[in-house]
Amino acid sequence: MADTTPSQSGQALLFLTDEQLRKGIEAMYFAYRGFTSDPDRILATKEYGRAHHRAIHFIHRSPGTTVTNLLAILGVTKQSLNRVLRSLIDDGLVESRVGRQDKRERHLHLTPQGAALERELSDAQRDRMRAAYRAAGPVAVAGFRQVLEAMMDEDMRRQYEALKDRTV
Amino acid sequence: MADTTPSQSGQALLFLTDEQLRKGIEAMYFAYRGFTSDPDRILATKEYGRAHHRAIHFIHRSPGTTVTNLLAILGVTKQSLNRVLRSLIDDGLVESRVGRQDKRERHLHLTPQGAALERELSDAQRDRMRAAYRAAGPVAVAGFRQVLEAMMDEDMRRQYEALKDRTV
DNA sequence: CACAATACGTCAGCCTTGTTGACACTCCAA
DNA sequence: TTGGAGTGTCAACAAGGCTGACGTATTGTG
Repeated sequence: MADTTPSQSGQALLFLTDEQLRKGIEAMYFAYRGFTSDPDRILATKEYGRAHHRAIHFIHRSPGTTVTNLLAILGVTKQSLNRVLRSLIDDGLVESRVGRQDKRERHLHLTPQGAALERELSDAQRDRMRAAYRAAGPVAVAGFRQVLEAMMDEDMRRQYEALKDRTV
Repeated sequence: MADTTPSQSGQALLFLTDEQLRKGIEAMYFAYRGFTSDPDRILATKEYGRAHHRAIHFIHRSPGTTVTNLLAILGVTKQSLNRVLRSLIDDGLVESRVGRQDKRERHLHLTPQGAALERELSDAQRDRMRAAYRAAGPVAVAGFRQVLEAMMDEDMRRQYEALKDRTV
């Protein structure tokens, strides 16, 4: 890892000025609001919130995942997740199947209705993402992903990487 | 704006596949958690939350801004902001000065204590940002910013742009 | 001047989503 | 058989969003 020794702090490191970093921080803040706004709008018309979206997303992403697994990915408490999961199961969007090898585990799957909502939400989010990607171009997208991955915590990056290349 | 006509959908548009978009969405989710984790940790030791951080950040950013102005930037209700602002003022981190031209307006400023907390928080956030920027390099950073800006809502982009080039 | 509009503060009540603590149940493995 | 892991659930609480309503300066306008 290079240090900012005086000899290096010329044109090459201009992108590391406090001003540039602050712009990046604000860009991150405003962009994240855009990022969540479309699903939020859809969810507001239904009985659900962002927490439901996250659960649905990762169950779709890794069908058959266990509750503990989901807990680790989402980084919330069991009780918090349980409330969300409870409503999704009661409403018939998520199915909880007792594990075959280990009957203590519950394997989570989306029902057809759950899959439908997942599609509606992710379509909206992907549309915005696609527009942004298209506007910025492939080189920018590669940079975007690089910076985001460098910004994650170690353990988050591990979970992200684990999900990243799965064939779904 | 290019369409995805069959003739174009070769190698050139591979970065627009659903799989790529989904990775981008997850990267955004995990990265945002990293992005907020350092300030959150600091705030947890004090009496404050993320909402206080946002207020402090933008007051620092635009000293003398009015309440209505801050309301527009943060996109929350008056009541919600007031609760946060109240505690910051009571604790002596923010000063609210009656407007000179228009005495209905309150101009918000950080006190020395408020500025100290702002520095503590933004130092932590900038450190992570700097590390990510340094790891990814200037080209990636440019792409990162491009994609984020393309992902904002129109009105958010306007506010972001308005802030972007101010001399602070 | 009278009155509407603006900027702000505040009370009351509601929701979502996070937290901790405690407890029970099932089941696996040593 | 017994400890511990995986799970579900109850209760209580807090932060931080929201709406609706109302009060009070102050300002601009007819």
